[in-house]
Amino acid sequence: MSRKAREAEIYEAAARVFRRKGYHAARIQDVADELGLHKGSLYYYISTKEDLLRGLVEGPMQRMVAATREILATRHAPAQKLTRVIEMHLRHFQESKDFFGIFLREDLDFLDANAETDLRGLVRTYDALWDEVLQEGIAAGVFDAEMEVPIVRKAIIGMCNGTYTWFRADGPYPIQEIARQFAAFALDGLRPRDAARAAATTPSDLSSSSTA
Amino acid sequence: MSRKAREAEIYEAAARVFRRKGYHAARIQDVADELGLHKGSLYYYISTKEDLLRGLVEGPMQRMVAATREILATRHAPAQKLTRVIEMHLRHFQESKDFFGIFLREDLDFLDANAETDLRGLVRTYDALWDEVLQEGIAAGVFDAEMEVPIVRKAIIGMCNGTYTWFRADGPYPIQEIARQFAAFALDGLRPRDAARAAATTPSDLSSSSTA
Amino acid sequence: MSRKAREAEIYEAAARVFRRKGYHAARIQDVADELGLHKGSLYYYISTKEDLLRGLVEGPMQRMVAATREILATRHAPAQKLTRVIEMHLRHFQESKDFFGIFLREDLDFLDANAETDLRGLVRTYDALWDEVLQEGIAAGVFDAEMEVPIVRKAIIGMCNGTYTWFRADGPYPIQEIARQFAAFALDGLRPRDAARAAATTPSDLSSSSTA
Amino acid sequence: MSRKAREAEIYEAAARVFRRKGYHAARIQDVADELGLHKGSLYYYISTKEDLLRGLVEGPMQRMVAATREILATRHAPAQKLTRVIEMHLRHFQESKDFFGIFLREDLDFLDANAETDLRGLVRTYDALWDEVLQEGIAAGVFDAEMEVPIVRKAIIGMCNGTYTWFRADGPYPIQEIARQFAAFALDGLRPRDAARAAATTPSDLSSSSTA
DNA sequence: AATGAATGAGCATTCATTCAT
DNA sequence: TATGAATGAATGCTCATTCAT
Repeated sequence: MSRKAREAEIYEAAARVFRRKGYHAARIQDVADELGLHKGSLYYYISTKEDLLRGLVEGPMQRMVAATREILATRHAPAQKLTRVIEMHLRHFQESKDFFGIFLREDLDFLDANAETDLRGLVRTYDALWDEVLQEGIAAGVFDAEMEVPIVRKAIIGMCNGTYTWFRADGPYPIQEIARQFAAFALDGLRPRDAARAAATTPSDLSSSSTA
Repeated sequence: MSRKAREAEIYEAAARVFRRKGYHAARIQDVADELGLHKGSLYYYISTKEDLLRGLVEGPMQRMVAATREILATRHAPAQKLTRVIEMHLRHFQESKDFFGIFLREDLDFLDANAETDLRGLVRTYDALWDEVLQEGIAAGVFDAEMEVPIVRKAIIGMCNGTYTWFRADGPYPIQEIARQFAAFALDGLRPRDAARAAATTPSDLSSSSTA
Repeated sequence: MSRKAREAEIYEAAARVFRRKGYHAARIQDVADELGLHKGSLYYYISTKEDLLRGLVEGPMQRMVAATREILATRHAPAQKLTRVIEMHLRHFQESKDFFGIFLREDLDFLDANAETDLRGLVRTYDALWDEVLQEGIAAGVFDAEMEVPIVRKAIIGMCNGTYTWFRADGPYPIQEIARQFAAFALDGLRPRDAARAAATTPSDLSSSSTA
Repeated sequence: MSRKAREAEIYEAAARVFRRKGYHAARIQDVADELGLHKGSLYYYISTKEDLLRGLVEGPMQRMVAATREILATRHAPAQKLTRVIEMHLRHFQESKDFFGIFLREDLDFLDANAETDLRGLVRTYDALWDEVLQEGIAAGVFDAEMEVPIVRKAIIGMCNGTYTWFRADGPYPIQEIARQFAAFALDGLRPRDAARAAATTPSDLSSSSTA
């Protein structure tokens, strides 16, 4: 097996193991076992356990940012862009499930400390791109101008990330279906309040009573 | 200081430390430091690090289940029950932020393995109670009968759990306000499709086109 | 046993072990064995193997420099100063035999790299002090003005350091005797060449006063 | 390249590396790097790291012993023999600087343990030859009969070995000049005390009284 | 002859846990 | 109750050595 291929294998195995057990709970031995290698042999390919994690982190996050940029660059309507961004998020999540599983459960900030990684920066960039999508909708008058963009963004992303816990590729719903439901769900919530909600009094009643 | 009080102190300190660093990354020494105690002294109150974690886990989850049961037992309308359950979830989340922080990032299943804990069971119970709320809404004809209850439940809870990442008690929005937004958001999405959505064609258009 | 005392014990044991086997060849286990401790226990007192070495290095070298400074500050004649410096060197060598044994065989420069240690600087200072002694003799016209100070200094010190290989405290000659022989040896070689050694009254005067 | 030549290259590279880093601190990888070879390839020529060291040790020491034997076999006067032996020692030292650098800093006794090497024996032989030179001088009445032969021998050799630390082939003094200075230095110290020092009574008094 | 992948024993270090005081 | 010294198992990592190609 070529060095390249072996290296890829190792990173994939590590991703699985780190996701299952968590980075700190996982042992290098576990990664070696996953591959049927001796743990010492891993160090022919990697330098440290931390670098192994770092190597896992870079790709997926950057690809996601890039994909979001592409969607933003299109001429689609805001609602459609949001739908696509949600879909894109879910898709990347599924495609790099191992990585995002690690990303969500670990505090990866320590990776930025010693090296050239800038995970935190990437996350900030990603958030800013989402905010652009939402702002475009507000500017176009199709999203509620009153909404708090960061909160809404976090709410939607949080909802998407939640799929990590329950979505199974072999389950009854394809990822597109989930994306469609989420998008509809979100878009409903984002409709300008003065317009569409004129008739629908119930929701406001409910929420007001919820503090009672 | 009484044994009881000291014990409580230790568990609180452990909760903070485990949340900050993660259970596996945290050391008993860190917990001792948090308290200004020597690490050996902790063992006068706890038996193992794992039990320390276990002790943290039981209370919050059980209280949450109990609170949900109470809400279910009321005679409120389904939409209102949902609102209250969301609010309750968010409130417990904030009140036991340390615990839920641990709960979300760690794989706590290993706790069930060796002892009388039944975290997994508690979680199943909690999920079932949420499902009841949603079912009541469907039965009453106010929630979309077509919805997949487990998916919707997970989506809403995922959205709530997402607050962990961004909600700050000293931020611009009180927890009630977040809860109200989330509830409105969710209720909008749950309206029976044939009724309330009759006019709203846009969402469906969007989601259908999103696959193109 | 007090922490202080235990710590001292550990450093002494390490000195012995490092001298016997060399720093790199010695294992932390060896140091632990020397003390009847478990190797993990050492880390209750030390931080790393390298720091253990560093701790060994500082004291003796500094004491030697200080002692040389004291001798230089006296009003003794140059020859007598040289005699005393040789004696001092030999005495410190014997008293910190373990340390100097390590010092001579290892390349300790790596210690300066990461930390506040400045072994190389200390050595330079020590050399400079010796050179002062020799220069005073030249200035006073009692040491050969033609000599190359650094070479002579290195030759004498080399000779002294050579005692490491063969001198035994329980051997037939006390350290003072060796020192006296070395001093006489050196002083003979340092007599001004032009003064044509013929009469050579000075040496006897000098060496006799050296015991005063 | 012939096997022989490659082998020689490897031993030379190892000598350089071992001298620079010390045998234990040096890695087989370092030796490979020095040659631009892969470390696995070395094992086509050597059997173990220890044997590599062993191979370095044998030649120089044996040549030195042989050279000393030749000088002893001449009819030169004792003082001249001593001068030549010093010169020879310094010259071999310089010519096999790598080896002697290793020899001086490492405890090479472990090499004798497992194999046919007899380094310790060679050293003993070499010392004995030096002692013969000194004894001849005493017998001829030109060296101080009172001297302790082993001590003097060790002192002179120690002085010579000290050159390792400071002598540079490209420095201001050729090896011969150093040798000449050392020889004069030593011969001065070896003059019979009763004869040449007739006038200088004090030194002898001192050294004699020092044993009292 | 040389490569480079793999091995496996060994080492420094960490850390939960125990226990005498 | 609390301390702090000690334990010992575990872990990340290194490195001499082997071997198929």
